[in-house]
Amino acid sequence: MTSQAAEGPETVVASRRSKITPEREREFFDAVLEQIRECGYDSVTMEGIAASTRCSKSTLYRQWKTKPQFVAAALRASRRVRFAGIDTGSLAEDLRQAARAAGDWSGKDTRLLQALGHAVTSDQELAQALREALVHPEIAALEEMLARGVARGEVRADHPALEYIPAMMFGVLRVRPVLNGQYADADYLVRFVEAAVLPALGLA
Amino acid sequence: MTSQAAEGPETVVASRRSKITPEREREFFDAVLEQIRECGYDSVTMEGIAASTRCSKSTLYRQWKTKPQFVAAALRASRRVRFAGIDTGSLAEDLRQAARAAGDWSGKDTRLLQALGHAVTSDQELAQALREALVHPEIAALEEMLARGVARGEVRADHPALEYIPAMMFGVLRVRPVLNGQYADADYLVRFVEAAVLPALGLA
DNA sequence: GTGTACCGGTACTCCACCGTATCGGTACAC
DNA sequence: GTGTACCGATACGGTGGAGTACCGGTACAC
Repeated sequence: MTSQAAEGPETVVASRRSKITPEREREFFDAVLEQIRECGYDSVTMEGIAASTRCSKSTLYRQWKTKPQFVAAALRASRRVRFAGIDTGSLAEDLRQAARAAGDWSGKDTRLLQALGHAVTSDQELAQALREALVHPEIAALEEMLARGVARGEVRADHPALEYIPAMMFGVLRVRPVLNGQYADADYLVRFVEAAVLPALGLA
Repeated sequence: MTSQAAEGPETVVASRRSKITPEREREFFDAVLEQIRECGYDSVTMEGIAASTRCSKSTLYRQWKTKPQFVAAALRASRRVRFAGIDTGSLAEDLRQAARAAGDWSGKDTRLLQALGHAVTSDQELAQALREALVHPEIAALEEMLARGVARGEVRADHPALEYIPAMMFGVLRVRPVLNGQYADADYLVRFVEAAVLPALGLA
């Protein structure tokens, strides 16, 4: 990301400055995110990352100036939309599928969000990266679903529950570990949609 | 708590081992919880607590063996039920008042929960203390409200949304900062109850 | 008044991490 | 082939917190 200049259509090698391949970079990023999930943001050390990826601290510091910048880069690289492509033609079914999808990555992302939750309060770039990687894509996808439902006339555009649906989904996802001691799995979330989200929208 | 043996009905002094008064102890506890909210659990140091309360590290280590034990004691001492006494005779109104009450301590407790969220995964005693201090009392109070509503016949006992209400309330409370960048205030929560919680229960 | 034991202060050891510097090996450019 | 510059390894100084040890002062018990 910071180090590649893809010139040729095929060869990745094009007078680049860094010899770190994208695959290698992904190893670093995977390692740091995993260690954050395991030990928390503060406990993650550049030394630890270097050791677990068998690279040297120098290499990391050459590419990224500081730990927050490194983590932010890792987050940006891990960005992907998990609700992508859900469009069944029915809002209720869209939400059920989103719940199912959310349940599948629930553990990993919930841990990451929890572990970074406090670190972001003191680093703007990190906060931005976290939102872009884990929060905003999913929220946007949810809001698109809702917009399509409104467009189809399933829900009125001024329905008061609309603005709370993303918070409900995300919220239940995040607090389940605290309340019940286990991550929200797909089944739990689908039942939640059925029992609370759809009724709130007047769809059940 | 660890150090007092209240024998006389009035005099606190009764052949106690520690000279630390309950007021002094509360200073320590307030300081550590506040610093946790500000800087996160890992960044809080016994040295910092000692400095900010003008006591010595020795004093702290004399009373509590380790940092997690100290923090756990602080949590246990801060335990109080915030929804206590809410009983309006109507479930809808109970929930509205709970939302209002929650909004008032939202910032402080949300920050504390967030800051400790990861630390508790590696310390059982801390986890237990956190649940007893911040989570369980509120959940229990909510469940009592719901039970009363069921007893009054406002909601059927097998209503599927019932089990999700605490998670919804807590969840929205906690994720609002992530989604909107601000803590959930009383107004936001009351509107949430109105727009989503009551409809989910078939009460609006 | 005397003794005890706790308090606050400080100095200390130990340890882990940060960030930098140095160095040999080597892959790639030309 | 030769040069360049990046990689991985290691070592280094500096910092800061965890706990411990010691010490003078003092409040309370009796």
